[in-house]
Amino acid sequence: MSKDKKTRLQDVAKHSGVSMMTVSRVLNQNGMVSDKTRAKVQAAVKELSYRPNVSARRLASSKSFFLGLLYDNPSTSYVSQFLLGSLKLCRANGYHLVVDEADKDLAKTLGSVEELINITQVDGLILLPPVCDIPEVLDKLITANIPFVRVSPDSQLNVSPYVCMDDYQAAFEITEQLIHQGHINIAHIIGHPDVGASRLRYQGFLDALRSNKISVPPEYIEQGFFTYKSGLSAAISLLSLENRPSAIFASNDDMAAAAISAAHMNNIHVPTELSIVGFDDTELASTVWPHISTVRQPIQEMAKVAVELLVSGKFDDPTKTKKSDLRHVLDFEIILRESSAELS
Amino acid sequence: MSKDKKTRLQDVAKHSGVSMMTVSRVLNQNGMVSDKTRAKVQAAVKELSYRPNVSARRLASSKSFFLGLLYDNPSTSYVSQFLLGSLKLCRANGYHLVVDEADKDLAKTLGSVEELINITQVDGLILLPPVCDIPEVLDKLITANIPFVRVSPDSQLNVSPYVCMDDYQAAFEITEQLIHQGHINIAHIIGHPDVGASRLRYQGFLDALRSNKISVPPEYIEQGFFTYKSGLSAAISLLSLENRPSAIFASNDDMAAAAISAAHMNNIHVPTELSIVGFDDTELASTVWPHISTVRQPIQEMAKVAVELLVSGKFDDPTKTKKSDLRHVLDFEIILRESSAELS
DNA sequence: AGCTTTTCTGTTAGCGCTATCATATTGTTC
DNA sequence: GAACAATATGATAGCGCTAACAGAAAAGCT
Repeated sequence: MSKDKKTRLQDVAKHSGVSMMTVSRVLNQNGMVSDKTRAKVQAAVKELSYRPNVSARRLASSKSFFLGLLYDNPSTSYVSQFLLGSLKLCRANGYHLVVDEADKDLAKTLGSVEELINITQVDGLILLPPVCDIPEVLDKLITANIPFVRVSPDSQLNVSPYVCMDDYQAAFEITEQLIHQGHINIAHIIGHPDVGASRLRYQGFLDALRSNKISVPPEYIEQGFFTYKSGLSAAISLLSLENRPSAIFASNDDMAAAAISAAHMNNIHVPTELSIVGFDDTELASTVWPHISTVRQPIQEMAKVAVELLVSGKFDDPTKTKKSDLRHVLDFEIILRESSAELS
Repeated sequence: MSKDKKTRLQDVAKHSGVSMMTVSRVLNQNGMVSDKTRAKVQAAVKELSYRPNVSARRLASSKSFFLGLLYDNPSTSYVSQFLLGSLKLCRANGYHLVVDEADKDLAKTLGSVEELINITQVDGLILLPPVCDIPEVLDKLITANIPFVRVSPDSQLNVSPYVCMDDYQAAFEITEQLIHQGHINIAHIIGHPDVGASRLRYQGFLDALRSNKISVPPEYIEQGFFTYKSGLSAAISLLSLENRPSAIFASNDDMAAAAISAAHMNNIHVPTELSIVGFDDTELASTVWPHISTVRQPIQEMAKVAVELLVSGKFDDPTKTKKSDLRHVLDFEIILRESSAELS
């Protein structure tokens, strides 16, 4: 019922014998405070286990301490992984995360963005692919002067900081992996056409084949949409081909899982008769049988970096931003599991 | 850059010719305001498209407009479904959701709860199973007088409102479904022992068999933990039995998916040689092949109800709560897909 | 009509913090 | 060591809203 009253800024100030303002400056680590007082204040903060009142802060500054996460991604596991990663870091920095889903309808999506800006008054926004490549959305954010970070964007790479991994290289390497296992008839299920990474992965795939002097017939290339369903119909087509491929590289795990299902349906044994590799290393990859060989994309890590970039305030003033600081590339890892094997 | 200044309460007051306080009362729909002024104010609110500043509100009242969601659930898909459902409704009501994961370590979990209460100052808490049945957590919330809603709780059903479905009945029905398909040798993988629903489902299973005069050998009952992994080893045991079951009822979809994998590994065809049914109807159920026959649990719906209960404020004063209002049961649905079939 | 009771509306004083500017302290230069 | 700049700290005034009370209007009663 009745709680200990929360310790306030004032209490800390009194306790450390300085003014409230000085304490405030220490907490916001911006102003100029001598090392001695800083130490004193920090000790008091710790001792009283003081935590600033977010609402008061929000009200007094015009910051909201809210970050927005806008997604429109067919792969639930990708989104929820990202969500978890960013939630953690937001909490740690006293921020809260407001999640919104973009609509197929551009006008509605722009409406969501507007709402995030004007009503929730987010301090920054994270855009997941493919929303991160909609020019109108970017324009709106730039006009409104809202800092934003994009994840694996495809275009306009100099308008905002972004986090990504080397999709091209990863695709290249996992394809070479299949080639080293003796596969020559390798098919590919392309990812969602609006997502830039799809193209990069496709290109990596093609170049790996080319540099190994392997040609790929056009019927080995199927367009998917990153969903299980789209992967299923793509895989069914591939498996009904006269010259059936001995390996399939799907542009994400959901579609790789679908390819496995398609193989089961056709009584094709994975991996002895058909190798399948995916991309992302979402939970799904180790939930279906056989477990999917895939590229581990550091989703949670990317989420962390994205939040950090926004929280740091480094990019709040777009005129002061060095172009070279925009790019943040994280490492991937090739993970071999039971869905791919040496060609027998 | 420069935005229209946000309209404030004052603007609405001026516009409608009343005091700020009256506007405030209209907005919070508590105080006594004459119908005429209420209408006038509401018109002004609409015309100016006024939205209250959440932070100011939080600061002035002692409400935080935050709800907490505490989970500790092995099934990611369950949690993320629930998360999505509650996020939507929170947004619609001007609330924000703070998500936290309970730890295996009770002390840490209690710490999280304390943090949610004291620092984030949540107005209410949603507890997912199995956290919703930890007496210490409940005690803490009751002592702190924080309203909370539990999802599918197992014990102390009179201390808080809760949302659930009839796990017993659903398990009974899906088991009968198997029986009607001619199965007699039916095995069960029990869910996480800390989750009450596991027991109810197990009981429903047993009673369905009993009422059909079918006996179940003890080796047909395996303990799982709602994870894919636990389901896998359970299924492997079941499938290596001398008198192999012809059907398996797993207490959730993750474990059912694992059972399918185990069958694949043993070259047992699903569903002709082995029927498998799950529980929950998470995304996974229609992502593995064959698609899993399961019980659709209305997870998002449950999330909605939970948020509604907290937002409504109905249960803010525990002394005024009628015991009969606590229980909220939602409907389930049996979904038959390709993982189960008539015994041949 | 005069009185009380009830319903409605306004006034005042913060909630806990930060922006802004003023002031104090220190360091630097010749 | 006076004159100035640079750095560090403090006082004050809100941010936009609501709680708590005071005051006005309406309704009910004799």
